[in-house]
Amino acid sequence: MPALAEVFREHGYEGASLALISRATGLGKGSLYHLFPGGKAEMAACVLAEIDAWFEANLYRPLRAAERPETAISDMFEAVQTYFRSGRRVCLVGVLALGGGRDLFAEAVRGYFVRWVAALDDALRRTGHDAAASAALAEEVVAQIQGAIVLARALDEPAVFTRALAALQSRIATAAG
Amino acid sequence: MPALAEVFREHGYEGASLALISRATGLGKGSLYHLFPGGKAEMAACVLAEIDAWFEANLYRPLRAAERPETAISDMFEAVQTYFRSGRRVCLVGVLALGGGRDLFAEAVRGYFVRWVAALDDALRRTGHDAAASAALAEEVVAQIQGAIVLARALDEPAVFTRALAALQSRIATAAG
DNA sequence: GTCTATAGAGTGATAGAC
DNA sequence: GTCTATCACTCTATAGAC
Repeated sequence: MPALAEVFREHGYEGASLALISRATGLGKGSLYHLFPGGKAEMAACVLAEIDAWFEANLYRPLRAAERPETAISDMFEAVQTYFRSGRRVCLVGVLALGGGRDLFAEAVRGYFVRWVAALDDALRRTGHDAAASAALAEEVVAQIQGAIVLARALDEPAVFTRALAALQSRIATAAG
Repeated sequence: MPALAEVFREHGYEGASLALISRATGLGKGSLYHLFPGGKAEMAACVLAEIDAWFEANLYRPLRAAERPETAISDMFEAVQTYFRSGRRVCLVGVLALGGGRDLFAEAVRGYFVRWVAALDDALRRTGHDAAASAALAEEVVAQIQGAIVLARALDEPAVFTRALAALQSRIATAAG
C-alpha cells in the first residue's frame, strides 16, 4: 500500500500504469482487481483516503486539539519536513489538484486542503492572531508548502524546501501577538 | 500552438494524447508529425520554449532592466495574475516539475525557475533589499505563486490566488528599505 | 516536377478491465 | 491470461504553390 502510493506520487494518475503498479507492489493484475474491484480509480481513492487519514491524525487533529498551539504548529513543520522528505517527495494531493484525474478526486482534494487550512487557522488563532490575520496566514502557509515542493523539485534543491519551512516558522513567530 | 499548450496544461504530459492534441488543434496526425518530427516530446519542448520566451520577454527582462524596479515588480504581479487567469490556468512548468515527463524536461523546467528567481532577486535588490534578504524573498515569492495555483485549483477558488498575490505585494512593499 | 502541408488508414505495443 | 480500446507513431496519398 505504501508502494502503491509512491507509484501515484512518482508518475501521477495517468502515468501510473497497471504494469508499474503491479511491479511496485509485487501483485499480479488479478490480485489488484480482487483488492480494488473499481480498478485504478479505486486504488487512487484508497491512497488518497490513507493520506487524508494520516494528515488528520498527525497534523490536523493536533493543531485543533493541542493545549499549546505553538508547539503543535512547530510539530506540524517538523512532520511536513519529514513527510515530504525535504521536498524530494511530492504531494500527491497537489499533483491531483493540478491535473491528471482532477475531476475524479476533486472532492477529496478539496477536503484535504480545506481541513489543513482550517486546522492551522484554528491553532494560529489560539496563539493570539485575530481572525482575519490567522485565516490569511494559514492559507499562505499551506500554499507556500505546496509551492516549495514544486520549486525544490524543479531546481533539484531540497534546501529550497527546508528554507521555505524555516522562513514560514519565523514569520509565524514574529507575527504572533 | 496556443491550443497545443492548453492541452498539455490541462492534461499533463502523459495525459495529453495525440487524439486530444489532434482534436484541440484541428490538425491531423500527418500535420502534427510534419511540424514536429520528434513527436509528442518535441511538441511539449516547443510549448515550453514558447512559454519560456514569453516569460523572458514579459517578466524577466523587465525585472532586470527596468529603471524603476518597483514598477517592474508591480507589473510582474499584474502579468502573473492575467497569465494564470487568477489561478484557473495551471503553470505547465510547475506541472512538469511535479511529475509527468520530468526527466525529459528537467533542464527547461530548472531554467525557467532559476531565471525567474534571479530576475526577481535582481529587481528586489535594486529596490534597496540587501543581497541575502532579496534572494530569500525572491524564492519565497515564486514558490508562493506556484503554491497559490495549486491551492486555488484544489479549492476551486480563484480568490485564493488573487489574495496570495496581493499579500506578496504588500510584504514586498513593507519589507522594502 | 518539386516542395510543403495536410489527412487518415494502418503499425505493433500496451493500456485498463475482466 | 484474455479481451478491446487506445497509445505513439509510420506510411502513403493528396492537395495546392511555384
